[in-house]
Amino acid sequence: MKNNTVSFQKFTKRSQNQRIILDAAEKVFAEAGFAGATTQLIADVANLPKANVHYYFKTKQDIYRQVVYNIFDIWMEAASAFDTELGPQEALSRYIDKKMDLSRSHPYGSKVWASEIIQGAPIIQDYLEGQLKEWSKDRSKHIQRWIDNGEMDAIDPEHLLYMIWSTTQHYADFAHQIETLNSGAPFSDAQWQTAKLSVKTIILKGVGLSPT
Amino acid sequence: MKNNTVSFQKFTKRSQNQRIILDAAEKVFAEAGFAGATTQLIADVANLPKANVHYYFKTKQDIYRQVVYNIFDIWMEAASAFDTELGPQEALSRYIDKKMDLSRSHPYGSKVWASEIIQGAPIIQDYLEGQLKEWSKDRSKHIQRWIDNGEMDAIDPEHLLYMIWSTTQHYADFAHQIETLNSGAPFSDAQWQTAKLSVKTIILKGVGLSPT
DNA sequence: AACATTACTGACCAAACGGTCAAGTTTTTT
DNA sequence: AAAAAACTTGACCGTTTGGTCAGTAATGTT
Repeated sequence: MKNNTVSFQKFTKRSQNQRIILDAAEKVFAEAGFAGATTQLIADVANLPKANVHYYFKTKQDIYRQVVYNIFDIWMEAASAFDTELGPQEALSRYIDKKMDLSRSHPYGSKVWASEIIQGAPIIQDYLEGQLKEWSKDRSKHIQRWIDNGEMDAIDPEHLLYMIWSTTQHYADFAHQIETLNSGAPFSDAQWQTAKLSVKTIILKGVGLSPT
Repeated sequence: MKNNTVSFQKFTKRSQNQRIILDAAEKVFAEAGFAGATTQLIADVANLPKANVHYYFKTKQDIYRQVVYNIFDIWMEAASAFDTELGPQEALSRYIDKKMDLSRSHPYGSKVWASEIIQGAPIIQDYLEGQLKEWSKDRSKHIQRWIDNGEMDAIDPEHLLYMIWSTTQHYADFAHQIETLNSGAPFSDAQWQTAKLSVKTIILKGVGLSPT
């Protein structure tokens, strides 16, 4: 009931092991899907006996739920990069940058998210209808305001958002395909730079803004 | 060994039932993933006893393989809409149109394809390295030629292709999310029109072409 | 009418799965 | 140092799964 003498709260044995399990699970869910991910495999990747995994998480669904929630939180936090105080060019540019960075740093999370949506969002439907819907309606309105002010072209705001989401997440979700077409090698730093620049250039110019 | 007396070859009992099973399987694989799709469920959707499904296909993998191959063929056939004889504006415009149409007409196929790539393409890796690589290298060269001729902006051709793929396929793969943000309703004809137009407008303008 | 091929299916099975549990060990609290 | 709480794990279990098979029906061939 008391904390470790050295660590500053938070890093209890419990939370540490949960983190190890969730990281392992994220990878396994991404590579095998929910049904294909076995608790045994998650345990193996986490380097723990299976029964120990079940000591920290009652069911496989509980682990999965946590993994998806984690991703959604990261996703939503990045969404704040879309700061509507900035004006369209800076706001869109920063948002695309941030999303591209996330595709690179959290590819497994993006894949789990994609699979969840593809299969009809059985777990996170409430998040879609709540937070995501609210966020996107809000940003759509701001985009519409920019359009009404003549700051950018008259593009349906929702389709602009879809284009940003799909394009940026593609570099995580379809990384294997991209890698194959890249002679089997993952993107280098320079290639990621080119990717970010290409995406930003096309989208910004495409809606009547000048790229950064 | 002989054909049906009425039908004109091709439509044998065998090929008919295989088609029924493959259509059912495509839906089930899309909604549950490879591991989550049970042969029993495929049989139920196909309205056949499970043993009958196994009479036409030895293993679940065989069914899956067929489903993925079918999609790949449709994908590649649509790729011919990217006719490089046409010049960039017409070629890109038609290709985007075609891909958007496929996202609407074959959403399950697109989802199965996406899941397969997300999980590292264990089944169709050879297709990626063969046909897909060849096709995209070829088109990239043509795009580069257009750029060198000053017919469009200097954009890295591969990233332009990725943008077209991701954006168009997003309307199939993430249809559930889009539907949720659309008050739970699927796109109407008019909304599909708007989507196509928005995508084409941004991408074409984004690479320095005038939309159709 | 006899034969051969193809189509169909209920019953069955070994393997793998998610999850439990009792019996232990380690750590924390008193 | 004793008691309590938290952690660890091998062995186990009921259920579900992909796949088989023997027996039957239907269809086509001679």
